[in-house]
Amino acid sequence: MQRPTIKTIAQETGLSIATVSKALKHSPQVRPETRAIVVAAAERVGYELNMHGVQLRTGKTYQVAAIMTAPGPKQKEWEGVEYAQLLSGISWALEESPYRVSLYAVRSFEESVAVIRQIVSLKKADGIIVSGTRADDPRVRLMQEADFPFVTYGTTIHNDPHAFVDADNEQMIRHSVARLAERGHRRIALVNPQPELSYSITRLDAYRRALEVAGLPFDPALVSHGRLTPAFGRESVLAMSDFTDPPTAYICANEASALGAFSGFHARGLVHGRDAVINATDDLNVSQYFAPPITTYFLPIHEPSELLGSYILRRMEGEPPEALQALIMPKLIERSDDRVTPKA
Amino acid sequence: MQRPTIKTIAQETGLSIATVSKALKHSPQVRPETRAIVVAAAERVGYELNMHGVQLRTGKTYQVAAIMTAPGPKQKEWEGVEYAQLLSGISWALEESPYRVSLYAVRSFEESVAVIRQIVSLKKADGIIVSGTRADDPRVRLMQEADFPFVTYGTTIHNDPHAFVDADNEQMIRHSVARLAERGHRRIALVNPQPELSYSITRLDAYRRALEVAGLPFDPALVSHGRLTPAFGRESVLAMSDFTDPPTAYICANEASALGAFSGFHARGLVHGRDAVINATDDLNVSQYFAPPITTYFLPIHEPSELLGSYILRRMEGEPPEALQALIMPKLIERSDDRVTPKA
DNA sequence: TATCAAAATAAAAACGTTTAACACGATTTG
DNA sequence: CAAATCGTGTTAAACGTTTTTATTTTGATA
Repeated sequence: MQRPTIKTIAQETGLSIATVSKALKHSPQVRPETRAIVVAAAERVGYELNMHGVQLRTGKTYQVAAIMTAPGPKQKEWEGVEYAQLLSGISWALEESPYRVSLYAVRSFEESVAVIRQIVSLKKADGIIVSGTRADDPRVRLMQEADFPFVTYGTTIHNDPHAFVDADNEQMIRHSVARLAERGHRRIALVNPQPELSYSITRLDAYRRALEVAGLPFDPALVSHGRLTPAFGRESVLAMSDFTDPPTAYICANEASALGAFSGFHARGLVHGRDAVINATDDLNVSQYFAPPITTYFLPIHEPSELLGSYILRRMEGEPPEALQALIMPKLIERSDDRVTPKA
Repeated sequence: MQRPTIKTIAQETGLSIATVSKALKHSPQVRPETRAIVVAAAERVGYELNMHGVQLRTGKTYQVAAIMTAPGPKQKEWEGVEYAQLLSGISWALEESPYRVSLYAVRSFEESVAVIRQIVSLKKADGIIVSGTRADDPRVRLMQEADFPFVTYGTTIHNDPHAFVDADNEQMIRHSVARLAERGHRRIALVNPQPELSYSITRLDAYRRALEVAGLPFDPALVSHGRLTPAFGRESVLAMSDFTDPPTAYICANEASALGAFSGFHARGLVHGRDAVINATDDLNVSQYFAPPITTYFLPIHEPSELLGSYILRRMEGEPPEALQALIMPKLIERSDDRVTPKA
């Protein structure tokens, strides 16, 4: 038995395939009674639309490309694990639509540019979701010039307006610094992502401004930049805790670097809450299991990821990008007092 | 300017589209010189194969469906994070092929059965990669009955032979128990995945056998089953450490539950290496950053994931499943002595 | 009842590819 | 030397859909 097509239904009903096609897509050109007959026949024979036919005819792919920049296989560090949740959130948001998530794993920023160029010029997808945005992101420009629908996870700074979803890093860092300053901290370290990333700049900016408000001096030595692995968090602590005037607080950009910072504490014999504290941003709520649990700004990753999915759908339907922008403020979860007793 | 097709090349060269098509796919029916001409023309006009045409004509989708069972969005636990690396590994293995990874995120086992049934009957993909196998897995039977190419991440116990990739849980647990017994442990806990999963059974079996070899009694109270979240690892420790004769070693099934176990230690005031130790299986090499670092059986996840990718390719080319089976032995990384000083 | 516009349906072409069937000259074979 | 075979290319049909254009049917009006 072959899979039924509109031809099958046409024979079944005595109508032409044109009428069947129109009836199934609710064209006003076909009479309600006729549609009813067609739908009934479709039901009866178990008809399912064959996407390959419509793809060839219409040129639409019904694919949303998710660009996932993950370190190469050599890399054995804990990095980018939040992608799993991100992808499933996107996938769920597309569930009711005919669109599917198509995965493009790339190893570097350059490769992501190339892949996006290919997707755009060869129309390998109808929309793109991309993360790891830079201050001036060439990929954003590329897609804008081609008028290709896309949503970024992360803001840009110098690009024209586009659809995006991001955590409100600005507000989060200002709040975080102010809160720590209130608790008596005068040396606050910022463990920041790679400097070329847009949110790295946003965080650094907010950090400097917040220090100023709190009347604290800015010391560039208290800011580290790097790929957000545990190794990086650890190194940051190892380096900074050797200063003659070491930090008493570390603001980590994610849970991986926070875990690494803990490892640095352990290596240096530092005790959390006595010598220094760690605060973090947390997507996966894992820092509640650290020993001791730490204070975090928690943004459950399913929120931005489902937003990404619904935004790309709306964008592909032609909605203007200005209407599709979200900054989400993570929720403060205080698991520690975060005061340190000044050494005598 | 329209995108060039084989028609363009045909006009360009004066050949027929049939010859062009054959030339481009290295058919022996076309003379090398003719092929050279075609290839040159294709190059010149910037021809790229349009997949929609071939999909419609051949019925092939050039999609590999990756079924990802992830907890629903409500779920705020650290779980399934290794999927990110798994997916990128698969994606990389398919890179040189025309196949793409298409993501199907599902929330439950039942949903995964339904999704697979749909993919198979509607030919929405050419191959399937599925994980979280059960002892007798209905999805495996489904795909086998339909003669649909697939590879599982994880073994089955009661199903007919099929392509799979897995860690060698049997050998790993036996080794782990023996090693701990050698070091004087007499109460060894097994923190195991959900009991219906195939590898849960394999691990439990190996555990019992290894205890027997070591001359230690089997105590069912020392085995816990659950979803491998930090919460579960924590609960396991909280419960078992209250026993009158508590375990001195915990064998955790992944890094998430190991982290949770640490959290349990902290809550109970247990010190790692003094009161008890934690061993784990680690995909992401994150346990080196625990404080203190623990002994793990490390299987870098890119190994099985790239194997999954190449296996599904070979399976789709018709290679028999018996040739596509791999059990990988994780590498022991001893980061701790793992002896505990018996209390006086 | 004849006419005509509007409504409903049908016919046909097109999207880009693969492939079975065929054609035709050159080469081998009995 | 005629017949069969081979090598290389062409023709034409097909995959399932959408959409433009053409045709028929319907219902209203004169």
